[in-house]
Amino acid sequence: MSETFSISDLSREFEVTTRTIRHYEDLGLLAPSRAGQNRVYSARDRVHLKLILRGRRLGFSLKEIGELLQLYDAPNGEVSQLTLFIGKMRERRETLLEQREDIDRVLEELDDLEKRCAEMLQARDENAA
Amino acid sequence: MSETFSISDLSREFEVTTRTIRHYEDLGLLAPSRAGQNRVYSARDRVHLKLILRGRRLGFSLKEIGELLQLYDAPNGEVSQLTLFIGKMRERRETLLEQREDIDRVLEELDDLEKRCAEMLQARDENAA
DNA sequence: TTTGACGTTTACGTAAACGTCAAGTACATT
DNA sequence: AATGTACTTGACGTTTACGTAAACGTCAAA
Repeated sequence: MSETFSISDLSREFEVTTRTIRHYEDLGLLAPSRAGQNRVYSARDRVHLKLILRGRRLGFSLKEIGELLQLYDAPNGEVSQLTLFIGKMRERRETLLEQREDIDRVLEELDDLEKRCAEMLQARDENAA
Repeated sequence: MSETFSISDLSREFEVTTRTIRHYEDLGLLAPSRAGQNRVYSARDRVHLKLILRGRRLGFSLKEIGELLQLYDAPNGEVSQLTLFIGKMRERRETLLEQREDIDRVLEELDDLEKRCAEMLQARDENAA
């Protein structure tokens, strides 16, 4: 019924090595089913990998990503678990918002620098004319 | 005239260890002057450290940060250098923009999750009433 | 049937980013 | 003179995130 993927399918699609994918499994971030001894990845597994790589791009450690995946997968526990979950999410949100501010700052600085460079180039051209 | 800082001043202000600061110097990311054998950091050095830590938060390697600092410090070279510099900045910008999209996506997902959690809590409360 | 492409496990290697002593210097205070 | 505080330079240790090589299984095409 639903689509499945081999390890090299995912390796190609996301441009990571198979070693990397297996490493994530070693750390408990992925749990594909098996056909014989071969790994078989479901669409859900694929989404997990996508989330892992996104987390990595955002600078989270694989351990932290593991915790996030747990939270993401199983907001089904008790009230205490849920409120704890919400708390953790709020923390993440703050971290991410700070990170976005960092990015905006850097982008502004890059703008400034680029303008200065353009000006320097122009000045040179005018002198050459 | 201008303010200076000891290594522990900066250590306290930015909440990093002195070891970390010395490590950055080992890698050529900082170059404080000396009073005898002791390091003396200028306001400029302090800004450098701030930039380093920001880069770190954004997931850049210290090596990459070093390149960025060089670019940041010395856009004074030839035309070829300047255009190369602008090119590198464009790349950085794209990376950062992608990263910001990642963050926005994650923030949306966190919103969804939080709403779902809130709904689950509400449903429970209504049953309890 | 052998070659090739794909997969597997096991295990040691490695680069990055520091942590953690150890041992010493310099200067002020008690 | 001794104690304390802040600084210094090694140098080895540690964690994270994989790389890489070895040795092997499986199946299909030539």
